[in-house]
Amino acid sequence: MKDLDTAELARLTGLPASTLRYYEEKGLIVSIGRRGLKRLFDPSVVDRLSLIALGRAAGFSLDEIGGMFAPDGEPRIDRDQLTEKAEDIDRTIGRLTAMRDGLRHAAECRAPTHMECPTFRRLMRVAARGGLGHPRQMPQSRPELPPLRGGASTARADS
Amino acid sequence: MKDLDTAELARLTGLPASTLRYYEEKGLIVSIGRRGLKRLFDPSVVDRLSLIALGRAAGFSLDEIGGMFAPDGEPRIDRDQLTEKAEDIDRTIGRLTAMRDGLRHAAECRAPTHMECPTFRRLMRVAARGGLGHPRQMPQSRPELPPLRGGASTARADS
DNA sequence: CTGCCACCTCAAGTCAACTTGAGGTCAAGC
DNA sequence: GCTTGACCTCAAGTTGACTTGAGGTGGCAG
Repeated sequence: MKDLDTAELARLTGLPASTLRYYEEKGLIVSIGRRGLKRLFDPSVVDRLSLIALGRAAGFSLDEIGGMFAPDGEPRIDRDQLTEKAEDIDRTIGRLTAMRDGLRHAAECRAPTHMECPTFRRLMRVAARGGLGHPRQMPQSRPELPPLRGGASTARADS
Repeated sequence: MKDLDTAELARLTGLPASTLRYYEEKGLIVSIGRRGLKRLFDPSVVDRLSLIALGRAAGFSLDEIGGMFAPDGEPRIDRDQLTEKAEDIDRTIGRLTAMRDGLRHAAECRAPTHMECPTFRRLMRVAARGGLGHPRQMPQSRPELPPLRGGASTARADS
């Protein structure tokens, strides 16, 4: 496949060009040259960007993701790191499940005010102790999906 | 119970004094007066702070939480809002579960490199399409729990 | 009465991951 | 050859929830 410029890569991945420039600046992707001012990317960066997206979705920071690539560019993903993250997520799922059930109860509870519902008050108490944590912000409800890439001829990211 | 000043409230709730000031500035809590410079709080703000903590844990923003109190200070929580948030969380749980299972597989997978594991590549593809989303940041792994309040000797609050 | 120091105010800084904007450049089409 | 405009650079802005820091004040122990 032919090398890609920023606009083509943006179209293929759905990422804004500004993000691609930012990722390059951070060293997450590498351009292999220029045509005039325009960056040229090897088609393999599409895969790399998928991997970055996966890392982000798993909750890794960009810096952590950067550490998952060997200097030669090959992904070197520590299996222990994955296991640890899986356990992290598992704990999060537990917290969220408790939260979801508590909210559902509170929504259906017939107590005149929430403050009189024992379940709700128990939930409040746990939250106050930090037992449900809110490290930065819950995920949830993005208003919109990114613009679907792959205009007419459906160029696929998979090789 | 006697009225509380900022330091006492901080000790009771485990929240830093700066956070309490910030919450007051945002209108989330109200001080009922001053003794000299010091704010005085009604003991009921402890409950209110628990409610705020619960809201945060559920993923509501401070502004949203602010909207859950009637002008008279009574919580007026919309049950539909709770249901909606519960569904939000439920969707998040679904995404996280897929993520966790995918990571676990990848951690155990015997393919020589992750890029050769079909499961891993499928996960990558879904992430690249935004199917797993990462609205801001996954929760997960806070380094430490907040200082347990109620301790006799540890009275740390302001800088 | 004096001094201490916990608490105050207000502005600015932090963090992460980007986005935005002003101003510049150059390959390509006419 | 000249215009066009997509892409470039670099600095600064955004968001949310706080924290930090400099400089001020007043209740209370001595």
